[in-house]
Amino acid sequence: MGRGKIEIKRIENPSNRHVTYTKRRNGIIKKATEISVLCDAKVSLVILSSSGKIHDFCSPSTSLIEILDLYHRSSGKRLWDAKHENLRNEIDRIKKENDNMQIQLRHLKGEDITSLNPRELILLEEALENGASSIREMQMDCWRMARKKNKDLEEENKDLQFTLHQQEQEMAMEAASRDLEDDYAQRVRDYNSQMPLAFRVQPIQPNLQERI
Amino acid sequence: MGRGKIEIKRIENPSNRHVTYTKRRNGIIKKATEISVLCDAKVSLVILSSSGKIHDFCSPSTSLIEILDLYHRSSGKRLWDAKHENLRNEIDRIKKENDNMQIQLRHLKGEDITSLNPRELILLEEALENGASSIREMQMDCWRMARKKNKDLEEENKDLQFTLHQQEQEMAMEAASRDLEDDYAQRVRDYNSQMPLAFRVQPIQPNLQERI
DNA sequence: ATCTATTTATAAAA
DNA sequence: TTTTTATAAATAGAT
Repeated sequence: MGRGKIEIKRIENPSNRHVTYTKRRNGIIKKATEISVLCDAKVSLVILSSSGKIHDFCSPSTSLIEILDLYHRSSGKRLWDAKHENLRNEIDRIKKENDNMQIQLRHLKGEDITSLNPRELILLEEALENGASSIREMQMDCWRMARKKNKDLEEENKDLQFTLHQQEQEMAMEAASRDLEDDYAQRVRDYNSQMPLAFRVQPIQPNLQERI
Repeated sequence: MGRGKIEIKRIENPSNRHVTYTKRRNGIIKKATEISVLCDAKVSLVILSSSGKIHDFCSPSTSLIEILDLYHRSSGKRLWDAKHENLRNEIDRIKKENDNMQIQLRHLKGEDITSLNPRELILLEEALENGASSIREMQMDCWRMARKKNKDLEEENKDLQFTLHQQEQEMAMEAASRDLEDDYAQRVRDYNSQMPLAFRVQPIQPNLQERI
């Protein structure tokens, strides 16, 4: 149903796939609603898109749990128990893994080693030596980096101090010359105050404009 | 879609309702198959007819349990009972513990240490040193024990050799005396062979019984 | 997102 | 029932 017939196989273009997914998801949910209303059926529908998003439908006035419970009871399939057992098994598996790691860790820390034979002790010692040498190498790197950074900073500081010193000198010189100019401006103001505005002389530099 | 349009409301005629149920159930299951194939989606569908019969569909290569579990985890809805929730939590807890230990182990083996700061590196080195010194102590103990055992065995060996030597001497002496006895026994046999059985003399010691 | 030619689903009839 | 068939509904591809 569409402009062309399509084969029922995975749509490779992800964009098309997503468009089709959305359309058909709406379609199937509509169908689920309809059958539940028309035929008084209970429907539970869970759809997980390939991108991991979830949509679900459940006939009104019931719940997914209720339907699954009914399913559980009448299908004879032990949904709960199987699930339960799976989880138990997973826990056991992980716990075993955990214990092994625990033992390894304790051994590496030099604990619980009375039960080890000399060969195992030697292997353990080797592992520790390898670890320690890696750590020391890393420490060396850290140290070198810290020293380099230190040097760079010292260098930069020196530059900054030099620049600062120069600037201070410049500022001092500028201040001195400004004093002279201020002196001159004062005299101009004194002179102008005795003359009508139209005849006054304006200095060329704009920042030395007359302050009235 | 059909000869006439129908309103979406409960079909009162039970026969019609059932016919429609069957048709639409097939339809929706087909749709579920199609979306799962076309869009690489996981679909779980459970339908309970008003007469209590069950039909279900689940995308291939998955299980209802798996989909419901995913649903449970991502929707955050409490699908399973408290027991399952507990088990899930326990798994998460253990897994986290596992990951931590994994990281510790890798660090102790000198792996993945680029992210550590110098302080952490120092602590790690200390741990390794402690471990190594414990291991060395244990090795020392082993060595001492081995040496002690060695000594004891040497002692025992000496004793055994002494005893053995004595015994050999004893046996040699015995053999010598047995030779004499054998010599005598031979002479008895020679003598007996010339005599009827009834008149033969048997020695008192049983292990020196006549070999015929 | 919206449109529409076409396919698909199905209501009613047989 | 199941099958057939006229029609409604869904939707693929275009816009």
